[in-house]
Amino acid sequence: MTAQGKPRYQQLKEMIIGRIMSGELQPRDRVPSENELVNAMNVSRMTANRALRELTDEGYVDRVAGIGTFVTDLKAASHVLEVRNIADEIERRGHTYSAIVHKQERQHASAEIREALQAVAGSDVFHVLVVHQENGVPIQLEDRYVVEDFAPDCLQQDFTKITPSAWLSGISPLQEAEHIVRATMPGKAVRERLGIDEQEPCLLVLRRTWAHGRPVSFARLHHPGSRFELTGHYAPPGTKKSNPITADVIELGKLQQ
Amino acid sequence: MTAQGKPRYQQLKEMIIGRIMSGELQPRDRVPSENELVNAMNVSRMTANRALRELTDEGYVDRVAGIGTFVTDLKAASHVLEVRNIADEIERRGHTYSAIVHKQERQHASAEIREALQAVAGSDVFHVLVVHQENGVPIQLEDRYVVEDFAPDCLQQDFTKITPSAWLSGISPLQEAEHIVRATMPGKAVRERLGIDEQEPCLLVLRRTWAHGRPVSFARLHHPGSRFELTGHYAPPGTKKSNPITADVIELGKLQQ
DNA sequence: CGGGCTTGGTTGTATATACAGGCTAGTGCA
DNA sequence: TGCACTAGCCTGTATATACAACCAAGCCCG
Repeated sequence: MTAQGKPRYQQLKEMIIGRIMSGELQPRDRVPSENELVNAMNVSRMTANRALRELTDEGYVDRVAGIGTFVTDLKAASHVLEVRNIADEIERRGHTYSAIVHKQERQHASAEIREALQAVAGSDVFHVLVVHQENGVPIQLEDRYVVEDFAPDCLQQDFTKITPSAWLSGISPLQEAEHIVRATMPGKAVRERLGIDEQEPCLLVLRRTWAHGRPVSFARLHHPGSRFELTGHYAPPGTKKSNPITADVIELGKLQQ
Repeated sequence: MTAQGKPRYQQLKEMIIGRIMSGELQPRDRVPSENELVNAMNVSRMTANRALRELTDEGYVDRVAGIGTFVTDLKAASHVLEVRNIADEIERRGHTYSAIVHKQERQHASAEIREALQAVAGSDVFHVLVVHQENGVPIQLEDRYVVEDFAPDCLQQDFTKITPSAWLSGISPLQEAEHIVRATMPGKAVRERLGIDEQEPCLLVLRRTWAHGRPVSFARLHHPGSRFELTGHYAPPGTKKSNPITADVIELGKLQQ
C-alpha cells in the first residue's frame, strides 16, 4: 500500500523499516541482500544498494562486505536514539556494575503517569525502583513505569541481571525517546537510596520512550551531582572527532572571582 | 593532496567541504554543478551526484532541481550541530530576551583554559561574562572564553544585541561541539548574578566548539535549577514526532513515599 | 508590446555493467 | 586426516546511459 509517487529506493527503505518495526526482522537478523532485493522487488542492484546504504547511514542496519546486511543490535540501535545503557557505560569504563531492586510491582497509574503514558483511567502499570551502582557506589536511582500490556512479564524479570532499559529495548526496537534534564535538590527518599547528604544536588533525567507509535515507558533517573555527568559530542558525519575534554577542565565548574 | 586510497566521491566531498571551511565558498554561493564536476574532476555524473547528495544530507549544501546547488546559510548549518541559541529559544516561546554584559575583556589564559582550547602558554584569550534573561529573569550565566585570533574584534561586539554563540556561528560554521552537563551547587559569584538563594542547585553545561579543525571557544553555562531544563526529542528520520511531555508531568520530580 | 513556447541547464531517479576486496564453505590434493 | 586453494556470494565503488521534472531566459508570434 505504498504510495505510487515515491521513488523506488524510498519504497524499499520503508518496506524494510516496516519489517523491523513490526518485529518481523529482529536485531541481528539478516536483511535480504542486494541481489535478493533485485530479484524479489524487480529493481536494479544500484537502487537496492542506495536503499540499504541510506538505512546504514540512518542506523537501522549494519553491513559487512562479503557477509551480508543485518538489523542493528541493541547497542548499535541506541546510537540512533542516543539512549544509553548505564550498565554498559560502567563496564566500558572498566568498573563493576551492580543493582539493587527496591520495588517491582503492579500498581494503579496515578493521573500524572497516565498522562505521560497516554493510558486510560483505571489502567495498571508496572513500577520498578532500582539503584544502579558503579563499584558499589550508587550512581543512578531509576524510578520507572511501564505500560502493562507492552511487557506483561515485567514481574518475572531479574533486574539485577539486566537493566530495565536494556530489557525494554529487547522487547521491541525503540522508535522515539524524549529527555528532560534538570538540576534538583532531592527529597529524603532519594537521598537515602543514593547515599548522599542534604547539600548535594541531583541531576534528574526524565525519559519517555515510544514503541509501535505509542509511549510505553516513563522513567525518572536521579543521579548524584558529585558523581555523574552527561556528555555529548557532535560532529558532522565523516568528520574525525577530536579528543574529549579532560577531567581537569571538567572540575573547573567554579566562576573565578 | 588527498589520500589516494579514499573513494572518489569522498574526495569530492572533502574538496567541497574544504572550500566551504576555507571561506572560498560563502553561504548562498553556488557550488559547481554535477556536470561541471564531471568535466573538472574527471568523474562520472553518478559519482558527483552521490557526493553532492551526501553533502545535502549532512547539511552542508541545499539543492534545487533545475537551479543548482548552494552552500547552506548559517541558520541551516546550526541544525547539524544541534547547538541552540538561547535568545531564539526564548523568543520562540513568545517571551522577551535581554542580556547584561558583566565582563568583556582580553586576559591571559589560565592553565585550564589553555588546555581546553589547546592554546600555547602565554597566549591571550577573550573572556565574556553575560547574564541572559527571559522576561527580565536571569536564566543563564554565560562564562565564555574565545581564542584570540579566531575572533579579533570580540571587544567591539555588543553582546546585548547578539549572543556570543550566535556571533561565533556567524564568523565561521561550527564543525564540532562537545557538551558536559552536571548538577552543581553554585558559588556566591554565580548565585548573585543569577539571583538565586543558597539552597538552589544549578544545571551547569560545559561546552567546547570547534572550527577549522581546532577548538575556538569554551563556555560554562550556569542555569538556575528551578527555571531551566534541557530537552531533547529523538526520532528516526522520516518519523513523525509525538507531542512533547507536558509541564504537569515535568513537575513530578519527586519520588513518591 | 505581451504572452506563450521553446530550449538549454540542472537535479532526481533508475538501470546495466564492471571490477575490486572480503568472507565462507566446500572441494580436492597431499 | 588435515591443509591449501578455489568457487561463489556479498558489499563497495565507479561508469555510461537514459528519462523525467523543474526552472529560467530568451525567442517567436500574435
